[in-house]
Formats: sequence, C-alpha cells, structure tokens
Amino acid sequence: MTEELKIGRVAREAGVNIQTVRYYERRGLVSPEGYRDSGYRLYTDEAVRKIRFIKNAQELGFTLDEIARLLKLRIGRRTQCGKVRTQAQSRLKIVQGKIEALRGMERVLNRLIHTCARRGTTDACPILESLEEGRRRK
Amino acid sequence: MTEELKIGRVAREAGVNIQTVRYYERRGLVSPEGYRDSGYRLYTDEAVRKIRFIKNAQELGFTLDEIARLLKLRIGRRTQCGKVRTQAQSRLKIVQGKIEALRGMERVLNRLIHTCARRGTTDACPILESLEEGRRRK
DNA sequence: CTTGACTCTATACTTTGGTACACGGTTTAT
DNA sequence: ATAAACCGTGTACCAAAGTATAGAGTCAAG
Repeated sequence: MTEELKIGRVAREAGVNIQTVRYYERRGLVSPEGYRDSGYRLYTDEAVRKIRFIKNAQELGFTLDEIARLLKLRIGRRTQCGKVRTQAQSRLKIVQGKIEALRGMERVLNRLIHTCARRGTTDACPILESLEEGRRRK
Repeated sequence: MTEELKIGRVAREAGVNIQTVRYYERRGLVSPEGYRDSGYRLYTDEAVRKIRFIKNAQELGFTLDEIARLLKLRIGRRTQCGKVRTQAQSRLKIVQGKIEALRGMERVLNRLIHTCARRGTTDACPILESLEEGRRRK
C-alpha cells in the first residue's frame, strides 16, 4: 500500500520548500488526502508527482493558473466530455506552438555551434532569427 | 535605409509598454542605437525584433537573465569561439529538454482528446503522466 | 516522559517583471 | 507660435510566486 506522507517528506521528495506546498494548496493545486486529529496534513505520493509536474510545467512557461487547469483536465463519469475536449484542444495548440518556437531556437543554436567550428563570425544577433515566424520579413 | 524610431513607435510595434522598453534597457537587453541632443532614444527595427524575441522566449519559460545570455550569443572577430560554443551547447540542451517535455504533454493531450471521443472516463489525473520521464515509475 | 524534530496558522517580507504617476522638456502639425 | 502628442528622469506601486518568522501545538525515540 502507498504510505501516508507528512508535508515535510512531500516537500523534500518534490524538491520544494514546505511553504510552497502549503501555498499550492491555497492556490488549489495540491490538496492533502486527509488530516490527522492534530491538523497535520497527510499526503500520498500523488502529491509528490503533482508538485514535480508543476515545477516542470513552470519551466515551460505555464503559470500556476494554467497549470491548475491542466491538472483538472480529466474525464469523469459525470463530466461534460465536450468541455474537456475543447479545453484539451486549446491547450494542445499552445503546447504545439511552444514546440515550434523551441525548434526554431534549436535550429539556430545548432547552426551557431557548427558555424563556430568552421569559419569565423556570425552576423549581429543570430538568435533573433528564431521565434520570428509569420511576421513581416524585411 | 532603416529609419530611426523613437521609443513610442518601438513599443507600439513590439506590442509592449514604453516603460517596458526602458526597463529592458536597464536590464541590459535592448539599447538604443543613439540619442538625440534632447536625450530622446533612437532605435532601429532590430530593437523591435529583439523585444518580440524576448516576449516569445518568456512564454517558453526563460527568465530575462537567460534571455540576455541568448541575445549575447554571437561570434565576433575577437570573441573566443570556444566560449560561445560551450554556451550555445548548454542552451541547446535546455531547449531540447523543453521540447521533450512538451512532446510528452502533447502526447497526453492527444490521447485525452481521442479517449474522449470514444468511451468514457480517464484515470485520476492523466496529465501527470507527461513530464515524468526518468523518475521512479511505480 | 522528556527533548528534538516536526507541524500548525498567521503575518510579513522578497524577487522578478513590469506599470503608473509626477513633473518637466521637446517635436510637430496647423 | 502654440497646442497636442512625445519623451526624459525619478519614484512609487503592482501582481505572481514564493520564503521567512513568530508563537504554539504534536510526534517519536531513547
């Protein structure tokens, strides 16, 4: 069976501060499974996974509000499937846009690394050439 | 020839506030090409492109400090090529990591959208299954 | 059965990335 | 030549996402 964890353990395993765990609870992101009589919060390891997810998603430029919406994306017996699909589709577009932008960066960085190996200088600010798809070009 | 732009125009074209442009200058991200006698800043359209880059990069989870480093990545006549390559390589790894994570999200969202179309419910929190590569799996 | 490690709530402070005045000088279009 | 629209510096304020601290209660290992 999955052990019950107290907040300190959860924080340590997820690599965040204890206050952060409580902060996420206030923000509606991660709730304890239950409470002890003393008021101590009790978690399962799902909480640890959630917090790691949050941290990763932040690195990808999502805000806590967006992350909350991502975490709530699931289909229950009673949930309107249509709403979930709509949400998921709009999130998907955002994700795909980010992937595209990052691929632009990847391409430019690769070029920079190789240009470097052979001849000399690059122009003014090579990285600018990424992330500019679909704007006026010249 | 490329016209000279005053700060208001730059801000408008890049879709940010004038104060933001000055803020970026304080942060060492975007500098005017020169000044008028009156003290007015004068820019070229490179500034507009830079600011758009900054905004895009922020959406991808980069901080202003990281973005400053990205913008400085170029090979000059006198620049140590090795240092630039090292930097570029480490940035590249980060970019590729983000792409991988986003692909995980993409996969899960796609699955969710299709699961939705056919039968009913998904498990507890499907999105958690992305962004978890290389940790304990059960 | 005590002592050190842990937890609780509540409040205050911090950092990052901006925004908003206030007050005064400059440009430009009529 | 003058009003509307800009720009300059300086200072203050804001929101998001934490972090820190105080004061008090709880747990668990010897």
